[in-house]
Amino acid sequence: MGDSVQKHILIVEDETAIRDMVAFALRKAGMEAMHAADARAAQAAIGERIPDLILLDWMLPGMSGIDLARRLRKDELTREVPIIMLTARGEETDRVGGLDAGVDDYVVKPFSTRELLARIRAVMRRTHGEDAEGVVELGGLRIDSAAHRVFCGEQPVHIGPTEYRLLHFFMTHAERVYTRSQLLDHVWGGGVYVEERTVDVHIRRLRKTLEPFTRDALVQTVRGAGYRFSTRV
Amino acid sequence: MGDSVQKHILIVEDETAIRDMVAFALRKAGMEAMHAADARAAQAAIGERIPDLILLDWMLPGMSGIDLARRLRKDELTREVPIIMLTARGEETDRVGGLDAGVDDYVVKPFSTRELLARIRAVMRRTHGEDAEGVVELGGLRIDSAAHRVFCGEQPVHIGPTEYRLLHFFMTHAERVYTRSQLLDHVWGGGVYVEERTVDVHIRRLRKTLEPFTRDALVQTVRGAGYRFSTRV
DNA sequence: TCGTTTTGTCATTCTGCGGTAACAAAATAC
DNA sequence: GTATTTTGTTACCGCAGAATGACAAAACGA
Repeated sequence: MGDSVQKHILIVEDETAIRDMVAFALRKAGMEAMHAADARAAQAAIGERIPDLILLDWMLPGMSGIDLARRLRKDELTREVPIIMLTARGEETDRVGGLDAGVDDYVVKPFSTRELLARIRAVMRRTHGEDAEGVVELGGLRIDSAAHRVFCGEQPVHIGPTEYRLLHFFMTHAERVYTRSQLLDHVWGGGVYVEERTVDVHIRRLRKTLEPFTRDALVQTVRGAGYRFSTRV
Repeated sequence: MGDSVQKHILIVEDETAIRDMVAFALRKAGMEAMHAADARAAQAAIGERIPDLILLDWMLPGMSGIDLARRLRKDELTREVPIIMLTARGEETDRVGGLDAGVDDYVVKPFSTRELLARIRAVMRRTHGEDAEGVVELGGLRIDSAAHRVFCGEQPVHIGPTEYRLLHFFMTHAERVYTRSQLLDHVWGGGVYVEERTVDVHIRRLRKTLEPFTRDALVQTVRGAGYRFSTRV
């Protein structure tokens, strides 16, 4: 990961005190902090430059944080940007709702800047994005988003559009379980209504694609939870 | 979190009024409160018994709170003890300084007991249980709730859903006996009617799972009481 | 336009897991 | 010592959830 690059973080929060505190902590940790007080301002800021990560308040004046998250997931340009939700009073229902909307993590108020930074780093590490050329390499597979191609070693892997997106998501979000619902949000894009079982089918197709290269074991089933991409058996 | 374990909290504060108020609130919340008026008394109290959490006033007669925090961080015995700073009129510079000294959180005076308790619980949840990344490590086992996986060293442990939940509960509630009924409540979820004997079977299955890694001794039977997860034989 | 590829859904099969009963073994009481 | 309670272990069944294959509609390309 390009760690020497200044990470660009967008804070969407209406409470000035929290916003300032977080911005200060981020800058001190060597990150670049932008801020927006509501969803509209956030969208404007994102339009100018796509941040590396978004800190999103649950409750916002006007469009709620969760709605903004959904909208960002729909847009091709912002689908991959990791989102951390800032929520007051962590209720399970909220939690699930947030994760279903494709949120990567959430932090419950009141939080310390230490905890927030730890979560940011964790999410960044997990979602190790592509390098400058848009190439991700993992588990013996290489995915080249510029060329829109997948390789196993030197051999090109023939893969369909949806399987490609699915694999791309997995490879940039490895070592973590995702529910079918989450996968639909991330890979298909929020707001699309598709049966959950459809994910099974595409998982099957992805495995079939990777089978000739003996890489199908990378896509793992977690019974009762969802699917996971892991280099470890 | 319904922990019936009495948490031991040390309050280091020279103002009697605040000290009493906090102590009262803590006891009311089911925690055990000790107090010290200055750094010297604090160190004496810690020497007698290491608390689960320390509430530390910023301004103290003699050695300042921040210095005491630094000293506690240096000592092997007290390094892991979470500290919450009590600071008057939060100036940014002070805040950051406190966080830098390894303080886990801070509360600005005047504060409500409600806020203080919320912060204490948040810090405890993070310290006692999972860290920010959702990883618990104990007895040579590592459980990663994000990946929904268990490791013994570098080797992944193949484990079923219920055994996973059971182990997760045990590892976040170690060194304490739980009756079968309690385990059913916590692991299976309240309101489910299941035979108590079922717990036995799953304990057996968990032990079997851990056997190849010689970690089955961690799950201990307490005859007439229930089961316990302990790193000590 | 026609053929090919892709995609979503359904029906079916299959598998792993959870729960329970039944018996063996151990601990405790008498 | 025996009787009784408590726990360990195994075997079995039912079922929910997952895998799989087939199919039709839609998208795409030539």
